[in-house]
Amino acid sequence: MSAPNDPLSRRERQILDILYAKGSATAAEVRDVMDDPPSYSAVRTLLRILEEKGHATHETQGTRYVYVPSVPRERARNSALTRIVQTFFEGSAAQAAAALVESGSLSNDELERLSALIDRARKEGR
Amino acid sequence: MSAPNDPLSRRERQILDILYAKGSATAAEVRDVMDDPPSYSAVRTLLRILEEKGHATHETQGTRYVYVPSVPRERARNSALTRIVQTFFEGSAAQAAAALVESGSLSNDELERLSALIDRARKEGR
DNA sequence: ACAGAAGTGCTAAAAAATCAGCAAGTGTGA
DNA sequence: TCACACTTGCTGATTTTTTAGCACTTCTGT
Repeated sequence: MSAPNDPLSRRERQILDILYAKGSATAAEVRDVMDDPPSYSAVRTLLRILEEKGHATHETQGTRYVYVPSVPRERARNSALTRIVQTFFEGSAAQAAAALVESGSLSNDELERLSALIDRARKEGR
Repeated sequence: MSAPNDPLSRRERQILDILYAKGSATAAEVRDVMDDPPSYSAVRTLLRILEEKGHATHETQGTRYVYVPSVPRERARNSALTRIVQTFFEGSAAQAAAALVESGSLSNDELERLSALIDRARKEGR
């Protein structure tokens, strides 16, 4: 029932990521999304392990288990970002943001909104 | 000698990340940075495996091996970002950038520069 | 009520990852 | 030259991960 940063195995991470991406899912749903899925049993086992380790919980919905990450999305997301910033951007969040902007995948609309956000941040950070 | 997105084991990933963070390193250097390091031998073995799998190369410097990631930093960085964007930001790079900006870790200077970058992107993306 | 579809719990075997140790080579300073 | 420090090559054992299968329960529709 601990929680956070114990190292996950390959499959564990893969499945937990799917859980985060979908918000919540049953074993079958998780399996459907996997690239090279193992048996249904295997997926269930992994989910159970994730639960034991405190990374997920299940709510029962009728008879089936719907799994959901137990660490709030935002927190998980932030630590994922932090990790990337550390390993690839020398600890500079600014560089990371720049890379995203320069990826060219932002629409003009999004760029505009981001700009506004920055202005606000500048005022606050004064 | 393949290369990219085969799944890495826990240790493999940890070590490769260190390699990316430091740019290049010997086995001993890698080990020094590890939180809960295994034996020197173990680290060397992992580095050798990473090399077999095509994720790293070594240059010999005198008698010692200096390991360096074989996939260019920028490419690795981008796919890492893509992954995060997919799993935590519903595929929206804009949201990810926003999260970084709102993390509050950017200096005013950096915010300003980022803003300029956005302006440029907006013009190009016309 | 019954058959079948779909779910879970549990377990053990197979595969992969992880680790440590020893032999041997090479440079370095006394 | 010799001993020492530091390296790599290699190999086998241990531990963890990963997987599948079987037995049992629960729901569903006929």
